[in-house]
Amino acid sequence: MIGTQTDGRLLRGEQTRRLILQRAVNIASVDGLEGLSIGRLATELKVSKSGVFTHFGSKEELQLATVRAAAAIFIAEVVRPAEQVPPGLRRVWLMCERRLGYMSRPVFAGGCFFYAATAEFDTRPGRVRDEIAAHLRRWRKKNADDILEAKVLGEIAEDTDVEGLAFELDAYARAGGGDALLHDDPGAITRTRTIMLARLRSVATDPSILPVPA
Amino acid sequence: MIGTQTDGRLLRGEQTRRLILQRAVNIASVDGLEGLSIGRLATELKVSKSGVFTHFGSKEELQLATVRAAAAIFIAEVVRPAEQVPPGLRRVWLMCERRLGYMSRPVFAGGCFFYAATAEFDTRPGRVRDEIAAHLRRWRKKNADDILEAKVLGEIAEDTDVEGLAFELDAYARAGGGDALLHDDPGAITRTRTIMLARLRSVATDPSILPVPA
DNA sequence: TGAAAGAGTGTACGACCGTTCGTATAGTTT
DNA sequence: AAACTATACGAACGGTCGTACACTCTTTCA
Repeated sequence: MIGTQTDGRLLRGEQTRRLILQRAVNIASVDGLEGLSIGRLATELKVSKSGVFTHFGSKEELQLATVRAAAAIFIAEVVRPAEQVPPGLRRVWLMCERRLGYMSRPVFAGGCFFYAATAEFDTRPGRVRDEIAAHLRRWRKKNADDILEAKVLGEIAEDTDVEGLAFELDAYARAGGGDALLHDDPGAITRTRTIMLARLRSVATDPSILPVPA
Repeated sequence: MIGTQTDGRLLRGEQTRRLILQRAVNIASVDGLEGLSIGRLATELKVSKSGVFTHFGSKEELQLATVRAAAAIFIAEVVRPAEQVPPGLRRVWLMCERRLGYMSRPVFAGGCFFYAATAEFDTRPGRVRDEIAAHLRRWRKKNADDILEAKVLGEIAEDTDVEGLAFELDAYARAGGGDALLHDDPGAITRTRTIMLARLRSVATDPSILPVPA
């Protein structure tokens, strides 16, 4: 971290940087990381273009910082709350619900940041793509770990494919969130919730742990 | 259609238009429909910018034409071949396989065109978004219809949620294709195939209709 | 008190964007 | 042969992009 000392200059810089990134994440969730421009940030935040620029030094660094900021928000909104609950099937389900909530609530202006960023950069090699891919791998790994714990606790069937189930749940959430946005249909989130719940019930040794389907 | 008469002028125009759109679809599958620029098309095809422009009249019309061209390719690559087979579970499965093949084979330079276009335009109202959404709705409907036919034929379980299953299979394909691109991992396609097959076997009244899992 | 450092400004640059215009060419119709 | 039409061209428009550099202001620290 920068200066534990309260240097008024660094403090102010850190503050504007945060302000810029907050706006950047929202712009990028709507118009993508390429649609995110330094000039637009400057205009909207009523600061100079160079003021924005000097904080990052290049467009690529701005994009990287934006990806990291979005990852931090995702973790705070989805992962942390789910970890408040003890390991096992309940936590796996809570993670699913938080994920769906995060996709429907206006956390970002334009739906899930990573849904947009992934499609935009998946064929564009570079540090930005690597950063996005790394975040998604960590997220998938985290899910698989949670599912594995539930399996060890005997809360899901012995023969469950852990990585496979993590993939399936992730796929449902991505597709459901995407459909909701593209077709302006919040009902897509509800239906996705039902499908995720059904999938989890099908592997649960004691389905009464999970909520009853709507 | 334009002139059934063989007007040499219209013929030539139609030909260049096709050439432009073919390139446009490939560019857009990599860099998105916004990354697709008239100047770039002109340079790569060694024609003048205005030559490209007059074919469409505006950037939005170019994007619309590109979406329609991509839809035609998708249908030719996935839907048509699957319809060679009689209705029922076999056709449902063939559709899945064609879909996965289309996502891994270099049909487009940058993976599935619609995977990229959907994420790019899902929060950008306008005719382009409407065109993309309409294509995806038709595709989903087509899948649901095929699944329903299999159900009527008694090849899948009576209590199967038809729309739900169509959503699930679509979600697997989208996520699998995306993962394969983002992580440079062709194995993701294979694993997705396994998962789709398992899902279909779980609802099949006679699983021997389907291939054995790898 | 004065040098050093960081934040933020203003101006300018070259490149590319979508779009418009006037013009040349080739093919069709009369 | 004349009138018309569609394709294609080259040059230019205003605007935005990322980036560079010299500058001022404010805070810190010797």
